[in-house]
Amino acid sequence: MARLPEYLRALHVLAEAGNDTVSSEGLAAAAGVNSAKLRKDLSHLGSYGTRGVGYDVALLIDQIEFVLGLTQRRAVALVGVGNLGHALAGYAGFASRGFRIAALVDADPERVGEEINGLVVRHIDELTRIVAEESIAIGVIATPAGAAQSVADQLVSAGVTSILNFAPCVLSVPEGVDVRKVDLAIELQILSFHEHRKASLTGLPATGGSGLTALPGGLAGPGTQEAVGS
Amino acid sequence: MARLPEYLRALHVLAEAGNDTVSSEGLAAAAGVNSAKLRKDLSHLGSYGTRGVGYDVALLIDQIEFVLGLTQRRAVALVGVGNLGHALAGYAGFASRGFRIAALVDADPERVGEEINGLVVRHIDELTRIVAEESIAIGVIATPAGAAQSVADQLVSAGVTSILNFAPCVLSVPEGVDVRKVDLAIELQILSFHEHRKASLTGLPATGGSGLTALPGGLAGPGTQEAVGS
DNA sequence: CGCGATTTGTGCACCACTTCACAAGCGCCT
DNA sequence: AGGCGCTTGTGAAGTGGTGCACAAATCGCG
Repeated sequence: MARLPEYLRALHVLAEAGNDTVSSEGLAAAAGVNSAKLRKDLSHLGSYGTRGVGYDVALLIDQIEFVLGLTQRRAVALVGVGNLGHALAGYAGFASRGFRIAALVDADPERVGEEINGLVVRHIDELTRIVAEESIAIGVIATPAGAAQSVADQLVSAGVTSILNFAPCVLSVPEGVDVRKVDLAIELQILSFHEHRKASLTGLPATGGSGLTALPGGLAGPGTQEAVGS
Repeated sequence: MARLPEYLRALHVLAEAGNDTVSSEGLAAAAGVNSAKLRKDLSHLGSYGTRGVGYDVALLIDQIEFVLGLTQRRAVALVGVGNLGHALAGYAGFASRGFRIAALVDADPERVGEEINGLVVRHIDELTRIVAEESIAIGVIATPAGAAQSVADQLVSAGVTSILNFAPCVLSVPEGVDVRKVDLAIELQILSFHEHRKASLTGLPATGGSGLTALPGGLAGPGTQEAVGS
């Protein structure tokens, strides 16, 4: 499940706060989910909770880290050390949550040789050797959209089987390779949509929650808005 | 729907490629979704497609931008100009997709006054005034987890009603305020999970796809793994 | 003017996920 | 030792999203 990492983070917070055990209710609150959902998720791990008491925090952390494959630190390759790549290379959250950025790679010869956070940027032509040397299974793409597909192809042919893509484009990869996409602008656009919806609702009569916005007549669109209220 | 921004991006790509119309099949491929799903999504906008032809690209872009509330450029405030905040402040993808970073804010007096990408960092105590002056409705939190809740409270009290949170923690906000969370480490952990699953499957007998991993006996856990195969 | 090719819009069945509610189990207190 | 309160684990109902398959509609061509 995609929620396990969130539980894991919440558990670490609780552990550092000195809690030995935690109830499903408490952990659910810390992770921001429903307690029944959390119990069902954990039960899929064949989990160890004690009725009347709760879950052993340390044990549960071990269980989840095992399921997530975080028992040993995973090496990742970061391709593209532009604006975003720089930040990702220096992001402490990766190191503290089970990952090690093992290689920085870029196609621009100007950038090759630069040292970021104790790691030297290498050229993307070396990718296959780097991936093999460092046993890298996960690649992160932080390039412009135009280069992303080519980079993905090179990552896959170098042996990477999971890709985290920050470029705003869809990647096509062979079966067996997992891709997750993070598009920062899309997140903002979704918020913008909610803003627009809220603004449309303000002071308008209820439309029965029929759809996406509060516009009468089913979303007429720009330029076709009519007077409201009668 | 949360997929509209993805459609919008694909449409812009198609428009720049010179396409005037596009079929649901073609747009679905460009956006990486099922064509039936796309048609259903667009039909919820009361949409304008012509049977036998497809969708008018320019018209559809206008429609979606309207629904997303992107007809005018939205101002956002970015709180926290550390590693990640710097990158976000310089990220060109925001400007090109309908957003304007109208303010950079930080709590650290050392950082106040610094100029990033033509914008001067201001102190968080000025937040209320800044939000009002710039008509900001969306805030982005790029601070450490420890400061995030406090920042969120200040954003809300300053009048912000949508928050994009990059800090690894859950925020509690009053009703009516929307929060989206992006946790970079969690994305990697999900990929790690898939890696672990793939590794467990390799060369093992099929377990019927019963659950999360290929371990027999229902995910025994670390230290309790048994011999496999008989 | 009519026909066929093509594509949208949508009814319907299906599936996965969520949530409620409760029985089973555990520890503590008397 | 027994009962009581608390918490997990799970059956079952409710919900929403997904995808198929097809009718309706439009265009181009003869």
